[in-house]
This record gives sequence, C-alpha cells and structure tokens, in this order.
Amino acid sequence: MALPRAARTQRRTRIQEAKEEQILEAALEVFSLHGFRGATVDQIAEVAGMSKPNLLYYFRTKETMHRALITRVLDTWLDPLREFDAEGNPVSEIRSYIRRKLEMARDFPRESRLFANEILQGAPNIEDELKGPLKALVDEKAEVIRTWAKAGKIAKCDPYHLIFSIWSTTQHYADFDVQVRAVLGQDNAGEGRFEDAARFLEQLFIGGLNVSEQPSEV
Amino acid sequence: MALPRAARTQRRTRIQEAKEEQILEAALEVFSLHGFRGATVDQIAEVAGMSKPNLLYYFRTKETMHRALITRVLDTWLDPLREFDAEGNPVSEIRSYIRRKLEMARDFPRESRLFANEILQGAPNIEDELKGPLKALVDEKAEVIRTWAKAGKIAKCDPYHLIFSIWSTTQHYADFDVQVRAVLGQDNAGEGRFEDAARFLEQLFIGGLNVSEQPSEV
DNA sequence: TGATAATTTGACCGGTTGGTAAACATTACA
DNA sequence: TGTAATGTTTACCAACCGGTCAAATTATCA
Repeated sequence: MALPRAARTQRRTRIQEAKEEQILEAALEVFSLHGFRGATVDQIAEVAGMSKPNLLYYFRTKETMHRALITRVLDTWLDPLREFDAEGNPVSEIRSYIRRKLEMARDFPRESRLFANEILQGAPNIEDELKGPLKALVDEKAEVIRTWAKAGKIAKCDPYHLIFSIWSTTQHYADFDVQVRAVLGQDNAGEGRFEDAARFLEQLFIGGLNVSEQPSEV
Repeated sequence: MALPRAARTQRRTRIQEAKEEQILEAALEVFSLHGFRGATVDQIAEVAGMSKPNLLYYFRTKETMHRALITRVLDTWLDPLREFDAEGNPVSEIRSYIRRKLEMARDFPRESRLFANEILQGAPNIEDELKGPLKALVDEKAEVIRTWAKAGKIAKCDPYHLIFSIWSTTQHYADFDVQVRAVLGQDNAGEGRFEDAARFLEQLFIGGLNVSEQPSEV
C-alpha cells in the first residue's frame, strides 16, 4: 500500500502515467463546468471511469488534483503569447496571435473555462503563478509592443490593455459560448461563427492599431 | 405561520421588502464569488445576518433565491445597451456605450461576475432569458449598427461580433479583476486602470471602426 | 389590552460530501 | 515460481448540505 506520488525517486510506472492522464482529463471536464467548489470527486471519478478511492490513490485530495490540472494547463495556455516574436512584422504578429488565441478558444474551450472559473472565484490557488510567471511573460511582450509603437510601426497604445483586450475578445467565444449561441440564434451559431469572429477581430485590431490613421506624435 | 411570498394579493410589508433586499444583497455577494453550486445557504444566511430558517422563510429554496437575483440583475444589466440610440451620432453612441459598460464593470463587479458564473456553467437557469429578451434586444441594436454601416457612417462590420467584443473587453475588468491586478502589478493596479482602459478601448474601437480608413465598398 | 397574524429560531432530518481503513487483486521482478 | 510492491475495491465515517418542524418571539390592529 505505497503511495504512488511519493515514490518520485523512481520513474513513474506506465500505469501511473496513464491513470493520472485519465484523471486529469476527467477533472478538466468537471472542474471547467462547475468550478472548484461546485465539482465533486465522485463526479470526476465517474467520468474517469474508476472508483473514488482509486482516484484518491493517485491524487490524495481534491485540491491536489485541481492544482496539478491548473499548473499543467496554464503552461500550454500561454504558448501563443510565447510565440509572439519581437523580430517579426508587428501587424502580422498581432494578427496571428489573435488567430492562435481564437483557435484555442475553439479547440480547447474547457481549458479556457477552467481558468475563467478560477480567476472569477478569486484565483485562490494560482495567485502566485499570476503574479510570477504570467506577469513576467506579459511584461516582456508588453515591452516589445511598446518598442514597436515608439518606432512608429503601430499606433501608440497601452500594451497591457491591448493584451487584455485580445485575451478577453478571443476567450469570450469559449467562456461565454452559451450566450454567443443564444444571441446568434441557431441559424448563425454554426462553426462559422469562429471565422466571422476572426474576420471581425482582425478588422478591429488592425484598424485600431494601424499607424496610418493615428496622429503621429513623433 | 403564513408564507409571505404567497400573500401577493396584499401589499408587501415594509419588513418583507427590507429583508428580501438584505437577502438578495448577501446572495449577490456569495453567488458571484462561488457560483450556484459552490454557494451554500448557510453562507448566504451568515452574510445576510440572519438564521438559515429565517432566510428560507423568505425564499423557500436556494434556486428560488438565485432565480430572483438573476432576473433582477439582468434587467438593470442591459440598461446601457437599451440607451443605445439609433438617432444619435454613431461614433459617440459607441463611445458612450463602451464608457457606460466600463463604469458598470467598475461599480458593479459582483453583478458582472454573477452572470459570468452563470454563463460559464452553461446558464442552466437563464437560457430562456438569453434566447428571448436578450437576443431580441441585441437583434434590434445590431440592425441599427448595420444601418449605420450601410449609410457609410462607420466601417462595415459584423454588428453581433462588435457587440460581443464590447461586452468582453469591458466586463473583463470585472470578471478577471484578480488577473488584471496581478499582471499590472501593485504600482499600476490602482483605480487609474479603468481610465487607462477607457482610453485604450476608445482608441481601439473608434480607430477600428472609423470609416475613413476602411475601403468604402459603396 | 388582547388576540391574531407575521416573523424568528434551535433542533433536527435524510442525503451528499471529501476522505479513510483494510481487505483483496494484480503486477513487477529476483 | 514466489514474494513484495503496486493497484483496486467495498464498506464506512464525520462533516456538511438543503430543507423541515414546532415552538417561541414580535408586530399588527380591533
């Protein structure tokens, strides 16, 4: 009756890896829909297709499981921002960042909702990660944007609020999916809504940041 | 031992009105932070400063309470969009709509989070209201925007996604407040962030929708 | 004032929650 | 193969959940 997660001096068993994967997948499904407090361990166990004690053999508490899930998802969630390239063409960098974020909202809505739930409820478990790695990455990219603006390549604007607005507009299609569908109606709520959104957001951001129609102050 | 909410043939007592107010205020506080399933009646009762049975004397179930709260808040929440005036100047109408939404995010963050929680978790209790009154209102205003675009007063764009983007960017400052603060750091996370946001969003939307730099297709 | 209705409360209930104990089954490996 | 480590299950627990009940308290008004 050894505890699997304590035995870290040795390599993890194949079965451990598979089960933990299976559990985190189920946890994502449930946590993203109900939030931390609203989710139940029984529910996650059922989705994972195993008994509750068996699940708790791999993750000793509900919180351990939640924390493991958040940490893992946060990492991949920030990939699009990491790809943001200081050497690239500003307009096309912003354009493809928007596109990547929108694709993630379409393909990984549960991950988006997991964060939204966590942040919405005060981010009790990941405040450190927000103030640490996340802030560091955003600071870095904000500096890139500021450099572009100073060089006159894009309109002068607050880089932090620019990033916020890209986050919010794109993630909206994952987090508020129910509302988006309800408002668009069943005629217009097909998968085409992501392409319509992409077209609109490109127009909005490229137009709003185009240097040509901003008063150049340099 | 009469039931107060059944006695609707007569006028509500002053004490009834006050208590119900008190309860909904507490319910807003708790529901907005934990969502429906995450909130507990005991917690709401404690915040409201009364015993649980006393609370349940006014709202017989947790769901009744939640529904009453949502219905009331949804109504005032849509006020800014109702003020959207077809006869006004397009640019200043959009500008003041953004400003009003941003003020609501600043002054009523709990209301915003209440909806965010509800929508995020699949909107089980308000799907009808989304597909009914909300959709009707948005349809109406979308038609106004489309008219403006056809008249060449603003750039041609998808009016629904325009509204979505205004919703998401402004409500972001209420719903994701913790993240916004964490990223901005304590130096820049003062109340000035709302003014910075207002300035940025104005630039973004007015620039992105300005007809002057859009190829006129008419 | 007194009686009647409205309000408030402590004690309680059945069901669910996160988590545990220990027996049982399976795997890894000498 | 044997045995020790790993994995799984059944039965269970105390705490908490939404909600009820009957008794006690307070407001209303003839």
